[in-house]
Amino acid sequence: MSDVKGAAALRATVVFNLGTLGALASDRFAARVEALGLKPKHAGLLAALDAGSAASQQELATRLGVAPSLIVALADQLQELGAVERVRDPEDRRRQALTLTAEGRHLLTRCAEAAEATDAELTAGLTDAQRSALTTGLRTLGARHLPH
Amino acid sequence: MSDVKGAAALRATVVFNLGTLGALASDRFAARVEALGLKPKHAGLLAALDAGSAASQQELATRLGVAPSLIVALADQLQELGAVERVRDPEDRRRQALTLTAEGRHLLTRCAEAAEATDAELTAGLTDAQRSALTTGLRTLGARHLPH
DNA sequence: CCTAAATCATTCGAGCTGTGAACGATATTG
DNA sequence: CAATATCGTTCACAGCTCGAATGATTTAGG
Repeated sequence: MSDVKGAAALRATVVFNLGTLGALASDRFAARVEALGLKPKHAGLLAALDAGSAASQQELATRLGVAPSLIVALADQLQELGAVERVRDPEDRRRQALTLTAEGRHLLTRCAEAAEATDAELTAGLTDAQRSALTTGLRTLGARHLPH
Repeated sequence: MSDVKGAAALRATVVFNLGTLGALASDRFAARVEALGLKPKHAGLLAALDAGSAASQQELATRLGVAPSLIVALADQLQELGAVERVRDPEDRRRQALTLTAEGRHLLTRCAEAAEATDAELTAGLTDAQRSALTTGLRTLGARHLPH
């Protein structure tokens, strides 16, 4: 075997498949939630809001790993859709506490359904064993590298 | 168990982990190849060139799934680095045949090393069984959804 | 042949996404 | 009470990619 690593060596790596498939999966998910008037980041924000209760925009920015100014724009659009409410924290009036409305919870549910539909589409044709091996592998990786 | 699907349901999906981890992995790979003066797309182009021999830029555009105008920019920069050569196809002088130079093959090798290093970093702390389950899962998915 | 249509590479302008530097309002510290 | 820090917001800007227009070349049709 040659010591020259070429295209085959690159394509065989985890990072190559993970990156390519990740982009593909995100695109498919984006196509689905677009019908709800949302981008994937909106779904991420909704999920972050549902996970912990009412959070400041700063906290959300660090949780999602984006700039605070982006949270402003996302929250503006979600507010326009009636999915979130902004309430001044009476204990610290600089803070805007973001909370999910009933409509927001509904949208989050629809997002989860879209994600599951995308999952089904992606993993169609895999055996149950393959599918579960994949999900546990991804979850293990996520537990190790994603802020939980 | 409630019929309201919330944040937990979204975070548990394959598409969520695949998307998030894919972005993370791509960022880490990008950080490594940046030292070579390359972006991930450059590495992808080098790999595509190594896979099949001398290809027209149109073919490469469809192979990589990007606009032909992007290939122009990528090829310009790789040419500047001495990694590729543009040769007019004598059979059809509209076509520019892109070929890897020795320097290009060297760079591709370094890219593959960077990818393997990123792999090691990502999968550190996984058991061998977990790692192989993950790679086979990803490869199965890739074989089904990626242009091969 | 010779003209019309198609194809290739290239340039250029535009859209989208996200960031970072200001700024005003509020809170904290000494 | 003054100085400093923090929060949300606005705004200008950089990065990335695409699509339309262009010129050169090839192919198809009469």
